[in-house]
Amino acid sequence: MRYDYKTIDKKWQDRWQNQHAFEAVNDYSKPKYYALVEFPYPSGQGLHIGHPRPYTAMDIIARKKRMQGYNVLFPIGWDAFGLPTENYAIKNKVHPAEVTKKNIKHFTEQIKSLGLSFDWSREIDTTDPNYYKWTQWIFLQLFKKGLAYKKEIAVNFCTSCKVVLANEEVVGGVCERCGSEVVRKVKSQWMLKITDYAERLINDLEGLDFIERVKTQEINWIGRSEGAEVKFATTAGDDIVVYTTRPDTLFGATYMVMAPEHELITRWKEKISNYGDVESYREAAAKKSDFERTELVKEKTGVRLEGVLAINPVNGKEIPIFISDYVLATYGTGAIMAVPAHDTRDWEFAKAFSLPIIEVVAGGDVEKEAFTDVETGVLCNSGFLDGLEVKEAKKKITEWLTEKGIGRKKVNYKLRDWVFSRQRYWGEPVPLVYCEKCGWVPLPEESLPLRLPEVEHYEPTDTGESPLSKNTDWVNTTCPACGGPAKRETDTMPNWAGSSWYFLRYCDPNNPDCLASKEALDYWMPVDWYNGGMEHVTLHLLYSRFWAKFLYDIGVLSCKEPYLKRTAHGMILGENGEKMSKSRGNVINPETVISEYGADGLRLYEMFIGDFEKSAPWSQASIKGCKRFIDRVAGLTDIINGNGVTKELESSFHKTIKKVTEDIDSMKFNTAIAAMMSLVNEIYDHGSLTKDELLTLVTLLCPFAPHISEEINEFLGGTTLLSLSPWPSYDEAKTKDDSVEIAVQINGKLRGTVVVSAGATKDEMIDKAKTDEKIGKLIEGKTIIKEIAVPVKLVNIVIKP
RNA sequence: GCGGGCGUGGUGGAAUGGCAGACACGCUGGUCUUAGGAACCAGUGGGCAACCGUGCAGGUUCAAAUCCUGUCGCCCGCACCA
Repeated sequence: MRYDYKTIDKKWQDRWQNQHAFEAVNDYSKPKYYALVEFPYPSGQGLHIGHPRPYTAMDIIARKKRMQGYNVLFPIGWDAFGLPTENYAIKNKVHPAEVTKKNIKHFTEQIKSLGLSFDWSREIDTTDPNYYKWTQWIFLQLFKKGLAYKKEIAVNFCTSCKVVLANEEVVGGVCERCGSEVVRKVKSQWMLKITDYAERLINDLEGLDFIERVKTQEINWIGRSEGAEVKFATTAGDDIVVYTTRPDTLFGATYMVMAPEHELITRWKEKISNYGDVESYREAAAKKSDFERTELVKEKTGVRLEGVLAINPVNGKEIPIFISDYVLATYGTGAIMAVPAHDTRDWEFAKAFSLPIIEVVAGGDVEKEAFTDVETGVLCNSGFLDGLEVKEAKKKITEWLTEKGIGRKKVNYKLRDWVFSRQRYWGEPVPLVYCEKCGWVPLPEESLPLRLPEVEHYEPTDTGESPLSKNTDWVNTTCPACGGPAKRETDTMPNWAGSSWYFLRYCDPNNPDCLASKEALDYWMPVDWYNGGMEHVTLHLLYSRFWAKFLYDIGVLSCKEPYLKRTAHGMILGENGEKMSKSRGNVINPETVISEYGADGLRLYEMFIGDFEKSAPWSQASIKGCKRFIDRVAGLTDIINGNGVTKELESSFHKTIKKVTEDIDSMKFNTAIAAMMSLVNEIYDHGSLTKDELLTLVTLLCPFAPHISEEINEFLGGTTLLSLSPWPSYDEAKTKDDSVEIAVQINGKLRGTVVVSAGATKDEMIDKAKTDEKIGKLIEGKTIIKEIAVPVKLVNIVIKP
């Protein structure tokens, strides 16, 4: 039989679809398995060659689980709100909904051509009002529980996208998406209190089967630290509250620094004699983009507040106060006590401004550099703390502060609340109105969805106002509470909103009454295995865990964590080892690859290319090997000889079944394929195989290369879908050989091999090794110091040199 | 600076204490062919050899690509987080 993929691919894809082969059933008595891939953003560029890698991987897992008898949910949908679509729409004067429709159509065709076993009957689209109705509903619940609030804050504003960005969307001081400059802008924004969940988002990671680098990255991003909050009195009357992880160094605090944005500064306007200088420094800092702020890390700048002094609570000393942009308004309390002797940044600032440096932890040379070691130092110049180790001193001073009412233990996080407003058109409208009398009022739940209005123009504005604000007919409405005039919120939600709960909708995608029925959620959730990109760890993964926890708290979900297992795939790079991009000219188009090698060829190659978790360069040459392998499998139909099993191949079959079964579970797809290649090579060496053996082989191959496997199954007389046939089992006893070749080492160096029976004892192995002619000669007359035998592996004879 | 990871033939990669280089690409030679960028067969880490080989230098062990210490190089993430 020849492998004619051009007809075979289409034939089986149609059959799977017509027979509804991969649709999950709502039979809640069956054991379930929920396999999930990150749903794509349907961009205008179409499918990237990187997409099939995680899709095929999870497809293999889903297909195998299905063959093992599970009721498998393996869904797909579209994360379709977002900027690129909107920008394209603006440029080409088409409605974003039209663009989205077109892109989804193209993506659907491309994804279907890969033969993935998605359940298309549960397809979802975040821009569908029947879907975003529930995104809005969740937002309303957050609002009602006080977890969504509006606040005037300095936000990250992308000068090119003309939109506010979340912290997670600012990478290296520039916009994650377009690479343009990000500036600070004070705007009134909807915020979600993800910080309320910081502790749980860290703690609940324990016990989850997430790969370690995902856990570490989430933990680092949340950035928990323990320390103390301390009140410093000032000569201006108001106290300055600081957060420090080193309360033990309090005696060494020789000055204080506040962030330029700190609110006390304006309050002290009359008391600060050099207010002009202070004001101009603040203005300069506000103008700086994040990029500029981080660029100038080396040099410390600042202005002293003349006329106001702070008082160090431990010794009553008056110390100066500065403002400097090395102190962030958004972390801790926006003010610090500076201990130049034991903090590198404070040390640099103190040197630049000739401030005193007082050593309070002995162990370093604080004239040369800050001594920051917390393990070895011993307290000095610190009154009642003298002689204590850092750890003890921290405890004692915190107790002391608490007693005196000037401080307390405090846990802090780097994680900030989630900026949830975007000044763009193509997103979910916020279901709230503003009433002069009642304030922010939620729309009644039964009025949802609040649909995006049809508008003439959806260009973003330079002022940072949402395009929706120009649509006065839509904006002006009545207050649901008092019936008076009210205005709608004109900002929309970020594109992360729809993706924060989509995996729940798959459980019950058409339910008009709730986001998904309790029964469906209780049955399908949590997701058993979720694979996605590392780039989403501090964005989508964190956000969706937060929403899931919230939905757990309000009784919608019964599980505390949405995903039991999380893995991450590596990128597919260009042939030159660089990231694929149009500008580098190294882009590979999946459609071209499929037309040249077939869907199975592409699938196999993407799985064979290397370690699934690592990036790997594409190779136009190497894919041929996978195509060749499929041809050789198809060619096996020409050497079929009888039924049953052949003694010579039996053990190899059992070994291969075992290997493939185990390798799929641990995502070692490359070695699973290698094992099947080896088996095929062995069959050709043997010269023939039986019909049953070929059936076993294609059953194993089915999750990887389903089209050719189905075709061969039919050729062998199969009348039902191989994709729904039982997964092959193996006999552990038959994976073991009767006799094995073991290595014989002398002093750890390989000196020969001998064949022993598989059940040989250590003594038998050693005896056998010694009677080998070559080994015998080498040890003749030598003193044997030690003999080591490792069953079915090797014998090592240690002799005196 | 902090955190995570990596370093193995000409190439992608196997092997996670026990015969380094599975499997595949490429290459060399051959068969068949009008032809080969098709298919098939044989060979393919280096060295004439003894031997030598997993970035480099040490160490632990009967035994190290694998564990430990140091060092060099590369990739990714975070980055003035007090």
